[in-house]
Amino acid sequence: MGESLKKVIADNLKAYRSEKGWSLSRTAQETTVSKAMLGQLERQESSPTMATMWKIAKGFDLPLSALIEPGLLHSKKAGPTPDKLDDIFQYKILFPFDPKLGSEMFLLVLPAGKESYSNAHAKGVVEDIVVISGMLDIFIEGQWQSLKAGEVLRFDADQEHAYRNSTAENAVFHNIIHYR
Amino acid sequence: MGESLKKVIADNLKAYRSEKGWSLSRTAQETTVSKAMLGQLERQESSPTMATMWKIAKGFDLPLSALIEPGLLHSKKAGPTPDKLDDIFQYKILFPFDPKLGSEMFLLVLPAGKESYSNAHAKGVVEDIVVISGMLDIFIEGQWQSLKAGEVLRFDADQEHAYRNSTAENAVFHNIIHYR
DNA sequence: TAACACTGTGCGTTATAACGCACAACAGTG
DNA sequence: CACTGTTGTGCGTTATAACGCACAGTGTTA
Repeated sequence: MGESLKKVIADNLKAYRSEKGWSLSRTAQETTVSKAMLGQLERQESSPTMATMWKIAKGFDLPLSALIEPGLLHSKKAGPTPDKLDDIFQYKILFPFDPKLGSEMFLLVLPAGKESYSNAHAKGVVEDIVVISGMLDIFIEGQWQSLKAGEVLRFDADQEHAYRNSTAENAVFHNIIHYR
Repeated sequence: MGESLKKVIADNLKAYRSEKGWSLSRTAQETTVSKAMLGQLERQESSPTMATMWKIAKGFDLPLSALIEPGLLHSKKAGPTPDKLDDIFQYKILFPFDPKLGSEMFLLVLPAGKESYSNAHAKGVVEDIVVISGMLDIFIEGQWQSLKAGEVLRFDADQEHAYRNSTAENAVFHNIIHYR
């Protein structure tokens, strides 16, 4: 098996455990998997069965995929990413984050003449932009590109990126963030 | 472990194997997992390790999640669902189906006075509607509901549903289909 | 200071995953 | 018909997952 999968599982287990502030003993209680086994997994010393994986996921109240895919699943994400919606954007949450679908969707309005910078998201996050009206500039991978109404862009959001509206009217667009 | 997970794995394994027309022997070669073990899995007689799961997924050229989540992963889906885009709708593909994200997105226009019926999708398919302009009626779970510009609806698309435009102008909306 | 509780690791034992092999059943060919 | 090849299943053996327990180390309290 790809040693990287063992590592992904180990990293995820350590991260979720840390996020909850659980010791191995507490985690063993919550998941009904032995403390010794959990330690083995975190040290990448064993390949767990699906039964064990299911117990762990259930104990953490997570979908199985959260344990096998790189990066943390942002749970209970009720609002937009803080680094995106400063006091520049106006926004509306169209569909809040749903762990089953792994995505969320916003309607965003970038007023005339404004721009906004965004830090890199977690690894693997993908962003969709669908311009509804106006003109929107996106800075990605070292260059600006312009999208007019009806145009779309999909890009890896695990890098710095920016939005700019150089025109005299609002830019309205949909922003879909996929966490996979 | 939830016996249902054993069943999901068994059903998926059988289905992907059947889709490729592989025998257990051929699958054993492609995945480097023994024929006897594959048979055990299909008969739900064992809980595989993650190492084994990884080998199977790799042999089938699938992501791991395809083996653990109910329903087949629709691969190479380059166009919209045939039962949706008859000669009533005008459409534009915004983002074609991407197996990694598990979704696709369309811009749809339902002309004034038209309606269109859709069969149930595969189990687990979820649909999002975001009305951009005009007024759109959606028939779901036995009743019609109206959405105006800016309004959204998310529903389980594994049931019959319909779209209707009772107004005198086009209804323009985004339609996102999540296959998970 | 000693006692106690908690933490994560290591070890030997038990349970079971994963295997190779044999076999019965079936299909196709000469 | 006999022979060959393919299919999936069952069985015993091997490898390893998963466990309970002991222990060293750490921190807290009386």
